[in-house]
Amino acid sequence: MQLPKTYEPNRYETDIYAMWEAAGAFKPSGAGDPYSIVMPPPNANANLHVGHSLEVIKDILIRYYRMSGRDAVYIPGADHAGFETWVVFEKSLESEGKSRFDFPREQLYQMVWDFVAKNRSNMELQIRSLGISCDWSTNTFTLDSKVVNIVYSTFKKMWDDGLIYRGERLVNYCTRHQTSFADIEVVYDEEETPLYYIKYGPFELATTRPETKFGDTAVAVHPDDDRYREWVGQTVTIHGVNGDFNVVVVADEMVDPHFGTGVVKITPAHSFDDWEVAQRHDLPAVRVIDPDGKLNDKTGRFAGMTILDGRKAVVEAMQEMGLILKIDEHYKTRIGRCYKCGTMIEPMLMKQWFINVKPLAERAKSAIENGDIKFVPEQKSRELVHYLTELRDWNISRQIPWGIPIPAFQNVDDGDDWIFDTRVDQTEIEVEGHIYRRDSDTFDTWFSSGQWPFITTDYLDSGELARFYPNSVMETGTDLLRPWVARMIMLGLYRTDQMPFKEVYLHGMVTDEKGRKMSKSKGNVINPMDFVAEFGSDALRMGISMNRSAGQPQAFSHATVIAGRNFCNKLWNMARLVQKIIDENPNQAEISDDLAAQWVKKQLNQAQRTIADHIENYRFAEAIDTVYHTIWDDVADWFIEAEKLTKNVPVLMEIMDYVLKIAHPFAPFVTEAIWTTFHSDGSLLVSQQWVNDLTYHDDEAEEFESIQSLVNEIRLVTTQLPAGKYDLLYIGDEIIADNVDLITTLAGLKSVQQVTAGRGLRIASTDREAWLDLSYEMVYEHQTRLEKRLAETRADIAKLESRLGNQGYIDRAPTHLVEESRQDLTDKQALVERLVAELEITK
RNA sequence: GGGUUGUUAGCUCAGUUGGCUAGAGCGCCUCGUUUACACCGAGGAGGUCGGGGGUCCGAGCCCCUCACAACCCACCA
Repeated sequence: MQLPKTYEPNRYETDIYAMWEAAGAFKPSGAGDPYSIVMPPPNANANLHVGHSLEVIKDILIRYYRMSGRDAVYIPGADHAGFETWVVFEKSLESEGKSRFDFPREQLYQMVWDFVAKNRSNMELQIRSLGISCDWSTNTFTLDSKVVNIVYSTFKKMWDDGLIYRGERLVNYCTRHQTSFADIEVVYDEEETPLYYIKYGPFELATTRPETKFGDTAVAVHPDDDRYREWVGQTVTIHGVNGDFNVVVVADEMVDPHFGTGVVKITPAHSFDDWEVAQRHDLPAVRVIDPDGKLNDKTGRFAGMTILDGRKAVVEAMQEMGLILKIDEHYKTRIGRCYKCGTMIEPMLMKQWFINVKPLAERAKSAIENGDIKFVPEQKSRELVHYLTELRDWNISRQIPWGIPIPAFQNVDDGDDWIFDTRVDQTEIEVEGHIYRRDSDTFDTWFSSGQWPFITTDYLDSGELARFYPNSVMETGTDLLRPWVARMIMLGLYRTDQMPFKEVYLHGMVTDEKGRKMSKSKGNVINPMDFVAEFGSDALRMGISMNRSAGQPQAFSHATVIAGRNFCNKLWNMARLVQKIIDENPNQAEISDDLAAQWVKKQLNQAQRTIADHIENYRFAEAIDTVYHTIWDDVADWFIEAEKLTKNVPVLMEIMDYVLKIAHPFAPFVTEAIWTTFHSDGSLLVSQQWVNDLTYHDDEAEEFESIQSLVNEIRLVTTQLPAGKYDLLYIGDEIIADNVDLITTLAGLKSVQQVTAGRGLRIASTDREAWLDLSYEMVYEHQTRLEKRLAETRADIAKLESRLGNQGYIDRAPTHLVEESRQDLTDKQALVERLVAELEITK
């Protein structure tokens, strides 16, 4: 069989993935301890971004545990991503000159559905191209009926338990998207905005939002502020642009007496702080801005203006009346904006569905504090506890058509009469003679995805996958700790009385090569598929997981992808050589006295244990490092090189299989490509068992190690010499005598000869009687190098002597360390003697 | 204002409970046409582990302090 000189991933990857799928290789075996991972469902509205390539972390785990004999499943999914998808969809409508208001709701829903179906299949192909070994037969879409049914049953249970309430509250509202948001979807930034100092009845005060003045229902001062004590409780008349109005003066701790004049106007309907003051003092709330972002009729002649235009107009009117005292144009404050379009978030008074999170959060908190879940990195659990402590009630209503409709209907004759009903395909239903109208809102996406682990495993219905709940590990990005992980824990405990997963591993964000956040507007977005196309899937997999540690953001590194590509090529060429040796020596029986084979088995045993330990403890970068260097440095550079001579075919095959297995979780495609060329029996590497320890003879392994140190020493010397090949002379050394060819090849010598008297340069650092046959002039030239080495060794000795001269060290350091130091000192002293003797000759 | 994390080679980053000579990849330098691989082989340069102090026989790692960076949270009109 002819294999090309370099590995060409694109020739194999698609076929290999198809082969795995056809063989059902990703299905759980049904035998062994269950091991499960659920994929954070990628948004079905777009292509994968580079962060998604960290799915390989989960794939490394699942492939390893699958090979280790666990009953392993990796459940994939896709998220309808309510608001996210809606934004993308609306943009595409806009580009066609259309608007959501041009279509009836049902038609819109169908249009989004088609839009998503198209993008979703793309996204799923991309997951395949990353080699993710998930069981596609368990694929779940967040709008599947089984998801909707469980989401409804959770909503019903909460309703019955009194955890759901409909409340008129201030919500974060984007006037452009015309929907409300959870707290977590609002981004805050420090910005400059004018601060207006105004005359306000008998007071002076500062405000950034004069246009909300029409909604003022109070003025607040600090209870301990003597300046205003007499006013508290009184009603004062304010001279305003639309005439006079009255407000009450309240005392509240919220006021900072040292800020401005120590007086704050209270606009409950348009400020979160003011809303809370209003709650405490039972103040009315007047909404002056409508959901379309325009001032309403409460503002009189300003009605119909946008917020910013209204502000300008109100300020002008106030200036004419002499109500503006001064304007600080460079005042800096924190402004909340829509995380999608950047529109200023308007606190909006609306009736919405809320979850009373306190009982859920308390339960989650104590479970986490109890250590029921292991976090990697650990400090994230403290962060989460902190978040759960401060969590406010959760607004689950969204005013967008795309999503799971809220199964609640309102009596058309009695606005306070709401009933739960799942007939959401109808806009109106009749119950006991009353007509009820469906709430037009949909659920916040996190309400459904927060139930993901027990939904996807059919746990509540005791389905076939129920044994996979709780999941073994939840692996996702640090950015999802609050919005998703926290909710899964709360809802998981609520519905199943169990933690939804036993461990949480959080990866840091992938930033661009300069460490900046990626964003479309910065134009620094990296498309993982470009890298798959150019370097291969395995190269990207290895590159993205190299040098990465839990929870830390890390710049995407082109260089590590290249390292991954190089490694795959190395594997490929090892296979080519092994194949060639097999082809040329088809009937070669095992050779028993193969030192290199004994040694490499010893190395591999150790590496295997290290790799397993690293994976099991989520140290992926270290695992890859071990795989990379064991295979490249030990197997390729020593063992395979030695086998060019020995041609120990059965062992070569054994080692090759071993190498493919330990590399497979990291580089599944190239290892499978090689495996299938070596194994014509139709077996697949993906389904093989993880490696066991190999038996080897320690004496022979050690013998090989002493040959290595001799070879290393010779290389060290010859690399300093003029190019060419040199002869090695030795006196009666059995190991050298038995391995003449091996040493000649590995050290790149012309010959190795037995002599009765040495000449040339003694290979000083080993205690062997071996010389490089060099002329006197060459040895002389080498003198400075010997002197340098001698000086270094003497410095080492001085260090060791001072350490051993320290009584504290002798008394308190572990004995084995002291012993090692002593041994080291003895060895170094012997080396010095040999180097000195060597230098004598050159004089 | 509070919190978390980080600052290690030219670049991107590892470094598991303090243990003796701090590692990797990429880049750089020297040499190499050994028919697996130049996406290669052999060798090498490059670090006072952000600054200062402390604990300890021993500190990249623990403690204190300062500086800088990133992220998150927060009710300052």
